[in-house]
Parts: sequence; C-alpha cells; structure tokens
Amino acid sequence: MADTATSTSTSTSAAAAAAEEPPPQEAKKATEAPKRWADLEDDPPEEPSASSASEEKGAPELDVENLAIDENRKINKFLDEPEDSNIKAVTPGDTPYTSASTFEELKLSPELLKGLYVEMKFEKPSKIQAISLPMILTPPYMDLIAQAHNGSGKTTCFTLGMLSRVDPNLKAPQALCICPTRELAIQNLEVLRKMGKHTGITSECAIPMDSSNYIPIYKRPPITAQVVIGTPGTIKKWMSVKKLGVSCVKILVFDEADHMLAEDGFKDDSLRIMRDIERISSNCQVLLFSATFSETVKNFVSRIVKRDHNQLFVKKEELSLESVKQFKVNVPDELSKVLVIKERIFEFGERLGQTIIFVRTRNSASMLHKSLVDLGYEVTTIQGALKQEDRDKIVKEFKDGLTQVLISTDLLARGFDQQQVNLVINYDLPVKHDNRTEPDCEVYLHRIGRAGRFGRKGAVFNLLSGDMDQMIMSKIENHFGTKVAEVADWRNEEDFKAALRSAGLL
DNA sequence: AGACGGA
Repeated sequence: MADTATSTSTSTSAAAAAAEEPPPQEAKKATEAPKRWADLEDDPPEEPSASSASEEKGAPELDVENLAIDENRKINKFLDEPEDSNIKAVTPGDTPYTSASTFEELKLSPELLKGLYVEMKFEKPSKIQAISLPMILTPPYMDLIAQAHNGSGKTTCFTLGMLSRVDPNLKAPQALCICPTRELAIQNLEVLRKMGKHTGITSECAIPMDSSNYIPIYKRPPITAQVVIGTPGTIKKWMSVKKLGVSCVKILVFDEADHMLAEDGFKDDSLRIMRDIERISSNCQVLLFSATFSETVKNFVSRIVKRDHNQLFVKKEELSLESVKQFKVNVPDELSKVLVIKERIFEFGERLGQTIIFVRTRNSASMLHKSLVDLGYEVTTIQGALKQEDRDKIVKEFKDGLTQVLISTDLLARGFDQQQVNLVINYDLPVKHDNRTEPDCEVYLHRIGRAGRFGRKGAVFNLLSGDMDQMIMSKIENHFGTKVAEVADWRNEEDFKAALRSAGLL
C-alpha cells in the first residue's frame, strides 16, 4: 500500500544533512539519521515575509491575530518531498521534534508494531506520519492542527496516536474521535481495530443504532470501551446521559476538523464536547486533522486549541494531487450530462475502475439514479435520508467491489477510502450553500480526493452546463492555482479517450 | 443543501 509512502531522504534533507557536516564515522548514514527540523533551516532561503505566519499573502487583515498566535513560534522549514511536498510545520518555542523515519523510533508497543506491519502491511511512516507522530506521541502531548493531502495517511496518524496513548489496563474511555458522517466513523473504527488487533484495546462506534435492534442508550450499560469513535450528536447524547464518562479521556480527535468546527450544526456540538471534556479532563490532548483549512477556519481553530500547539499546513496551491488529472466538459444542458456519463464514460466499462458521481442534492441523486437505471446501468446511490441499514449495505457492496458506480451527495465527499476509485464525476459542482454562485473549494478538493488514494492514478470530470458552471469552475481553478484541462467536444469519443489516457487510466 | 440528532 502506498500509505507506506517511502522516501525518508530527499534532495533537500540530504543536502541539509551534507551541509551540516556530520562526523566522519557517521557520514555514511547521514541521510538516514534522524534530523531535528532546526537542522534543516539552511534550506532554500525563505522570503523575509515567510518567517512569520503573516506570510499568508493577501490577508493583511488577519495579521494581528496571526502574530498574536505565532510570535513565539518557529517556522521550521518547508519540507520538500514528492508525495507530500511543502508541509509547513510551526511549533511553539524550541521543542525538538525529530521526524520519524521508522515506526520503531516512535517507541510503540510490540503489539502495535505488529499491527502496523502484519495487519496494515505498512513499512515506514508516510510524510505526514513521520512529522506528526512525534508531535502527537511526545510529552507534553501538545494539541495539533494538521493538514495533509488527501490519501496521505492522516487516519493512521490519529489512529496510531489514540492506540498508543491508551493504557490497556484502564478499562475506561481514554480516546475519543469525532467524525462528520457515520460512514467515516465506521471506516475509522475498522482501521483502528485492524491496526490495534494485537493490543487488546477495546473500541466502540458511537452512532445511532439501526432501527431493527434499537436499545435506548439509557437502558444500556455505561461505555467501557477504551476508544470511542462516532458522530457528534450521538457522542453528545451519550455524554449527557452519563453513559460515556470522559474523566479518563486524554486524547480527543476531530477528523475533518475544519468541517466539524466551522459548519453550522456541527460546530456547536463539537465545541460543547470539547469544552465538557476539557473541563473534566483538563490535560486532554486535542488533534485536528483535515485536508482543508480555509484561511478563516484556520484562524478560528487555532484559537480553539490550547495556546501552545503544533501546526502543520499545506499551501492550497500544493493541495491538488498530481496523480489525479482534472478535466472540464462543457455540455449544452443538464440532460446531456446523463448522455456524457452514458456514452463517453460508461462505454469504457470496468476498465476505469470504480466511479463516484457527486451530486448536490438528494433529489438530483434520485433523479440521476433513475435515469441511469432506466438506461440499463447498474448503479447504487447513497444519501443521508436512507435507513442506516441501507447505507451500510450500499457502502459494503461498493467496498467489496460488487458495484461499479456509486452516486452520492457530499455524504461521501470527505474521508471515504476506497482504493479502486479511479474516477470522480462532478455531476453538480460543489457550491456554497448560502450562495450558489460561489464554489465550495474545500468540498471540491475533498471530492476529487476520493480518486487517487495513496498516490494512485485518477481522473475527475467536471460536467459544466452554462455560463454559471464555467464561472464557478474558473474560480476553483484560480483558488488552487491550477489549470483544469478541457475536453474539447463532449460528443467526441476520442477526446475522452485522450483525457483518460493522459490520466493513465487507459 | 447536506451532514449531524432527536423531538
């Protein structure tokens, strides 16, 4: 699996190691030796303005806050690696974190190492893991805001963090992870159970029970699982009826944190949970993970966590995955979108791997579903109004490879990990809920990240009908500083072939 | 609008 993303020595770090002139007897291993980030500051000189957090260009109005937060921090370097380039690390003071080139360096338990190597088949930490895990696992266990590319292994970071900080002998909830969807909670729990298989650590999913075997929480015994992963409503509920005690919780994770802490409906519950836990368990470590943190959210969340915290950020221009080729397809009207899918994409059949088609509303999900089924295609559709049993079934069928094409609302836009997905189709572009003429660039990035997991090849087709779509698309391109190639003629099969070929899918 | 709950 490419999550074991290689490279511990890069051109920059090798150059830096050479520059520091290690003692002769160690020279041979110089590029492998653990390096303090501070050792790497002789990297390509940063612009003077980049030496403080105010380097965020075009945001002078944020400077005061940024400086207040960051003046005692140190920007260590712009890490430079192909698969996860330019992660900017900011740590308070001089905390000497060492990037971990192996899992052994992290002093994990033998049981956990076994899970990593045998169950997960990992070899060494990916970039984001190498940087974030020492921050997570080293006392004084500071809070962390971590941004990293889609499919780069964020889940492993916080899952490993939770598993290694739990005391196996203490039978009480010690780690909590909060996710925006039930599907993501389930998926994260599956990863944690697999990784922690040999540790004996217990875990439970905090999502609403399906109607069939429903037992109200107040009739159930208190939760004793050591790790609890779930959705905010249910976790809040369990806490409020005293079935989920948090006095022993020492690590609290927000997956898709920008969404959890900024979005109405999530924000209140998330903050409430965080405050309640911090009141009872004062030194609880908070980890915020996401592929996206818009400037405003970044600013907001850095004030939510403790003043002394670590940050890892990626420039938005560097966030689009190189391995996933994006295309735009101009079509005359909504109806021809179905034709494009039918005649220009489905014609390639299973050669493209699995496909997710994103739509804006539940309604258009149903409509598109019906259109494609009427044309004789086998597609499934998932959205939040379905019964949990049906949601589970559809996800399972897709993950088992039994279905090829899945229509989804933004329910699956974030975090959904299915490595066989090579193609993402934006049937509707992601737009802001309060202003549909503006793109939602964060959602766009998450959607396209469903393809090309762990560095695999992938393609995205954005179906555009009309001037509005084209304008929104160009705003997305401007935001990420990318040029999205155009499929010249939607009726021309060769144009699509060429696109898919250039994406490496044919 | 869609996700989160639970009335």
